[in-house]
Amino acid sequence: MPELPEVEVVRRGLERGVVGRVIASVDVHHPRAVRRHLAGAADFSALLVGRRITAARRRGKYLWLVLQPPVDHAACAPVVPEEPPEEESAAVLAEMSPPALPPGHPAQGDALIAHLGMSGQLLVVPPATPDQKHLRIRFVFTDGGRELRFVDQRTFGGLAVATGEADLPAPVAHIARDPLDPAFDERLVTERMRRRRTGVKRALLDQTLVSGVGNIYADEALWAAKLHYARPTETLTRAEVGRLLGCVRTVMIAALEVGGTSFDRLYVSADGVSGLFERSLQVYGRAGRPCTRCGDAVRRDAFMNRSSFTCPTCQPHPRRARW
DNA sequence: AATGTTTCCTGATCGC
DNA sequence: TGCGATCAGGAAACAT
Repeated sequence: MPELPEVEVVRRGLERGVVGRVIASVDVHHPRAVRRHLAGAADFSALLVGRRITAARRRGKYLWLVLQPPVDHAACAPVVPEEPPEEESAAVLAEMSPPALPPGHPAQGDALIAHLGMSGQLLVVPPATPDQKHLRIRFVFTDGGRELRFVDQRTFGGLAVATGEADLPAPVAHIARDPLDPAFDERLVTERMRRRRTGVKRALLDQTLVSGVGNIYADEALWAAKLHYARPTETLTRAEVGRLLGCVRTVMIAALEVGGTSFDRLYVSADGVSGLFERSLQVYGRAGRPCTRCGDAVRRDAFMNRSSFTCPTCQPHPRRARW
C-alpha cells in the first residue's frame, strides 16, 4: 500500500519527528531489514551512530534521511604539537582537513535510505512503547526523546546507508521523477510512454518511467481517465497520456490530503495514524459494486499476479490489448 | 487465499 | 550477419 501519497505522509512525519536530532544507537533486530546494506548490520549501525539528521526527502516511493557529515575529530583536535611541526607533518594535517566545497555545490553527506515495500512502517514513538511484533530496527536519539522504529510484517521493505550522495543517493538514481516533483517533465514522459510496446498500466507501474504509482493509484487514475489497463501504449494519443497523468496527479493529491489509503493497520503515518482515502476509492477493491459514474458493476481481473479493477462501461476493453 | 513492491533473470528485439 | 544493449514479462522474496 505504501505508494507515493502514503510515503509522502511518512516523510512529513519524519520531518517533524526526527529531523534535527542526533542518533545515539541503532539496533537491527532482523538482518533482512538491512539486506540492501551490503556491508551488513554492524556497519549500518556504525555509520549512523552520532550522526545528525538534517532533512527528509522523497522520490516516488523511496525516502531518505540526509545525514550531517560526521564530526572530523582529526580536524577538530587542537593542532598544538609539542614540537613545532615539520613541514612534512603539516602537509599531512592539511590533507586530513576536509576540502572546502565549491560554492553552490549541492550538500554532501550520507543518506539513510528507506523503502517500505508492501508493509513497512517508520514510526516515531515514545521509548516506553511496547515493541511491535514485527519490529526490525530501533533508532534511539541522544535527546532521550521519541524513538524511530522500522516495523515490517512482510519484510519486503528495507533500509540502507548510502555514502556521500545526499542529493540523489545512488540506490534511488534509477527512479524517475514522480508526478508531484516540480521538475516532472510531462512531455518527456508522454513521449517515452508512447514509444513503449506494452499495456498502459504496465507502463504506469514502471518506476523508471514515472515513479510513485502502484496498483491502487494506477487503477484509480485509469478509471478517472476512462482508459482500460490493457490499452497498448503505442495507440495512446498525446492528449490521452496528458489526461492520464493529470488524473494520476489529482488522485494522489486528493489521497495526500486525507493521509493516504489504509486498508488495515499495515499502513500508518509516522505517528501511527491511518489514512482515510479508502473511503474515496472509486474502483479499487470494489468488484461487483456499482461504478460511481455510470452504475455498471465494477469488474476485477487478474493482472500481473495481482488485481485490476475497471468499470466495463467507462473503460471498455480495447480491441487490441496489451499487457 | 488474498495482498500494497522491487529486483533479478531470461528471452526477445533493436540497432549499429 | 553478429554482437552488445535495451526492453518486456514472469517469478521470487515474506507473513498473516
